[in-house]
This record gives sequence, C-alpha cells and structure tokens, in this order.
Amino acid sequence: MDVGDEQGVLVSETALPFDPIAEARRRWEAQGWSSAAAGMAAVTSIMRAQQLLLQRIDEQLRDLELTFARYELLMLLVFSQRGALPLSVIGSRLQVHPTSVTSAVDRLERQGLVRRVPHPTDRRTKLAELTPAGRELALAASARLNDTVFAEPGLAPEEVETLNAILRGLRHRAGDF
Amino acid sequence: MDVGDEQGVLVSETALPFDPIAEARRRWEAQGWSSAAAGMAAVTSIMRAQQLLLQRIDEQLRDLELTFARYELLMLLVFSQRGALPLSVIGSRLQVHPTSVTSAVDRLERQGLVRRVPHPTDRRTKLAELTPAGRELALAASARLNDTVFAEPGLAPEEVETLNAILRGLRHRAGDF
DNA sequence: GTACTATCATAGGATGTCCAACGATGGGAA
DNA sequence: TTCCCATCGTTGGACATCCTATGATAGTAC
Repeated sequence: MDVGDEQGVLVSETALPFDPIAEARRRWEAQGWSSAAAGMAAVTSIMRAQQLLLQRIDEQLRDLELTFARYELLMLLVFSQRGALPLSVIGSRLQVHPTSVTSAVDRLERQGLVRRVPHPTDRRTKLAELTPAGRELALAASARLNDTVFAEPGLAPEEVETLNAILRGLRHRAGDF
Repeated sequence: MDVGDEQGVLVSETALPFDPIAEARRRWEAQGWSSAAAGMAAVTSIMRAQQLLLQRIDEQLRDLELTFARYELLMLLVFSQRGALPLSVIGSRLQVHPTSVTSAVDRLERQGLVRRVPHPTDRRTKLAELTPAGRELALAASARLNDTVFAEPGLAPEEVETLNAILRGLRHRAGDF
C-alpha cells in the first residue's frame, strides 16, 4: 500500500532533518579550524553532488546496459573522425588511468560495442573502434541523458553557468589543460 | 634532468592543449543538443572536479594508511557524543549504501581504528566505536587535510561560498535533507 | 499470541578507479 | 649498430561503490 522500496534502493531513502555538510562546517568552526571550514564544505559538497548525479545517470543508463564511464568512452569515439582512437588517447581525454581504459574497453568489446584493431604504423598501440551497434547505443543513451539529466540537472540556468566558470578555473589550475 | 614522473603517477601527467569539457560542449551544440549542452558541461565538470579533489586528498592520506571514505567515517565518530554510532546511522549521515559501511568498518577494524560493539538494547544493531588510535589518527589526518587541501582548495574564497550555496540547493532538491 | 512486515548487518558479485610491475615496441645516443 | 630509456597496453591486487539476497531481530496487526 505505501511507497516502500519498490525497485531501486539508490541510497536516497533517507532524508535527513538537517544539512549534514552545514553541520560538519559548524563543527569545523567550533574546533578552531575556521580557515579550512569553508573549503571543507566545498570539497564535501562536490563529492556529494558527484555521487547524486552519477546515481541519476547510471539509473537512466541501466536498461541500456551502460554506465557513465563506458558511455563517455563511446561518445568520445562517436565524435572522433574515424570512430576509432588509441587507448592512450582515450585515457588522456577522459583523464583516467590506462588500466581503467583497458578495463572499460574489455567490457565494451564483450558487449560488441567496440573492437580492438591494430594501429597502422605503431605496433605497440591498439585502437578502440566503434561498431555500428556501439554508435547506435551511444546516440540512444545521449537522447535519454539529455532529456532526463543534462537538460534539467537540478540547477537554474545561471547557476549552471556559474558552476561551469568556477570549475573551469579549478580544473585549469589543477593542470588539466 | 627533466621532471618526469618521480613518485606518484596520479594520471595528471598529461595536460591537454585545450579544455576537453568546453570541446564536448561545442560538439553538443553542433549536434543540435543545445538545450542540454550547458547541463552536460556542468555535470561533467562536477565529475572531474570530484576526481581531482579526491586524488589530492588520497595522496595526502596515503602515508597515514587512510582513504577519504574511511577518514569521513572516523570524523563522524570523533564528532559523536560517545565516539560510537550504529552502522545504519553512519550510512544515513554519509549517504552511502549499508554494504559500503560494512566494508569500511571491516577495514578500520582490521587497522585497529574502530571496534564493533553490541547495541545496548537492539540486538540487530552494532555500533562502530572509535579506539584511541582511531581518534588520534583522525585528528592527525584532519590537520594535514586542513593545511594542504581544505584551506586552499584551488578556488577564491567567494567562489567557495558560491559553490557551497549552489550545491546546497542541488543536494536539497535531490532529497538529501 | 501469532503472523506479517520492517529494519539491521552481512555475504557474494559486478563495476570502476587507482597502483605496481611486466613484456613488447619505438626512438635517440654513444 | 647497440644500448638505454620512454611509451603502450596488460595483468594482478587493493579499495570503494552499488545491487541482490539472506538471516536475525523488532515491531505491528489481527
């Protein structure tokens, strides 16, 4: 009769009666760590926001048997000229460790969404090449994510742009580009 | 002679000659997905910012044999009245799945930083209780993180507050509190 | 008072991330 | 040419996260 936890638990069952990050910040201040309190709150907020968004995204991708990590890899190939890129280039662009690329390509290959092909001149290098099924699935996943998450991320349009500007600076200073 | 990759690889070796997220946004626009482009950029930026911050934090915690997940759990106990909380409460406060709590407490217990003790009245429940070593290590880790990350997260003070306000709204609307 | 349902913690499995180490290949220096 | 070192991808291991399912206990409904 009542709502319960029909399908996805998704951790979100529990709404706290207060903001846990604001609470942590008050404790930081009370501890005498005032100069770090605001930064602690910001870092923790980013961690939590990432977790929330990732859960929303993965929930949308579940029927398609994709995750955000593999979706990002597919889209990188979709936007590449030949639908194929060296694994090392994929790692640089997605900013993940080489072993993460190997792992993701392993799964995508098992799903028939990607193929490993040799590099034309460098025998050390392998290319991940999109299959027709991979391209099709990537576009279907984009349509769904655009509608359900990206078009309405839970922020006002001007907040979205403010966030983009601030985080662009953070990424730049961290040496991303 | 040159810099190279002395100790930590940390993925960060590769600085791209352009902003990969701005590039993705341009492609979204070109694809006709304009209404979702800004949100896609924001979501991706949050993902990347989280990854960068987590790497900085875990790098600082490595000598202490801690990770951010276990550090957060320890600090939650430090700030609790009795230095002990039910595992279910820990899960609610940290917003993670019950199995993640079990896993983290397992490791902390193996490290001698936490003890499992029975709940006084509810025999289903177990409490994670801080040991003296756990409390001491949590404070040492806080000192280090305050100095190296939280006090200087890579953002101007007013950006930190803007971020906090925007992400507080996001978390609230997602049902966190 | 008994039966149903909810809650608590856990086990097992999947995924993604990192690190350390390895074999194969490429390229530059002596 | 030969040697040294960088680069590329992979394997194996650690950690964190989620999901599904399970057993034990608590609380409620009849």
